[in-house]
Amino acid sequence: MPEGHTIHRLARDQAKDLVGHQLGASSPQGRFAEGAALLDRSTLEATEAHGKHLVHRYDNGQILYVHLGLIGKFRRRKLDTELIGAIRLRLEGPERAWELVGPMRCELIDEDELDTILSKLGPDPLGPKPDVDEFARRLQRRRIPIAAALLDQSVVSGIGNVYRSEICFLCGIDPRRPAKELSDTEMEELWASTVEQLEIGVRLNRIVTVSRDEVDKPLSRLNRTERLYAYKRGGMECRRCGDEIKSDEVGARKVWWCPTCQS
DNA sequence: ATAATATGGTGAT
DNA sequence: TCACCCTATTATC
Repeated sequence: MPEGHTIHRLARDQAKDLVGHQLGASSPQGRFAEGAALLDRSTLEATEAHGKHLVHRYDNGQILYVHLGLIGKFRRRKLDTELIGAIRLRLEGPERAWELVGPMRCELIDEDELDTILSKLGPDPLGPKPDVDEFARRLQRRRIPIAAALLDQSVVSGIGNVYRSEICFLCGIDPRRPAKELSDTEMEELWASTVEQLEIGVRLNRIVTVSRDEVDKPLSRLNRTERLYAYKRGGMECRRCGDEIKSDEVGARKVWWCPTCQS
């Protein structure tokens, strides 16, 4: 679930349900009991997404910081449904509740701590001012493989393991090529593709990189391998050229690519 | 019933 | 590079 598109979509959806309202906050599971008590009955003023980082600002000055990590989820529920699972934080608005489960981080922080976190992030393709030049500058400094650089949140924020394979495929770039050796044009194409794909991700609330004319079903009815070109398709045929999708470890995680379409 | 897996990240070795 | 954290779901015995 959680790459940058998920977090930006959450910020948007939670704003709609919760901003401007005095919330009920609790920690049914108990591990965030003190924090929840400090948020309870305060009014949410704004939500923000920065790459994979989610922020809530409350009218009592509290700043809630959430990072979902690999397995965290923020789920939208109707108000009087049964509580299921290890709910770290439950926020109740007038019509809906949001339940946070399994986050890597969920804490109240101050403005300085938030600045420290945000200062480590590269440009956000979904941010208010997407900065292709800054992206290119940061790529030029890295001799690591491009697929490793795309995962590095200080190079670009919001890309995860699915998007890095998909974006390299869409741009026809071998994920193992050193980042700094890409041409200006290739860097610009990577950025444009990243912005485009993450925006689609926000709109559909899921990662779908295949283009409409390459599938016969509505995008919403595709299963995971059908929605993607490369990620976890090792051994399968490339849907563009029929060659066999390969995979390898790059930057401590697996990446998939088509040896013919990407060079 | 137990293990493996997951779209992430950190801190120790 | 490895161990570890967080939880739910799926796979394997």
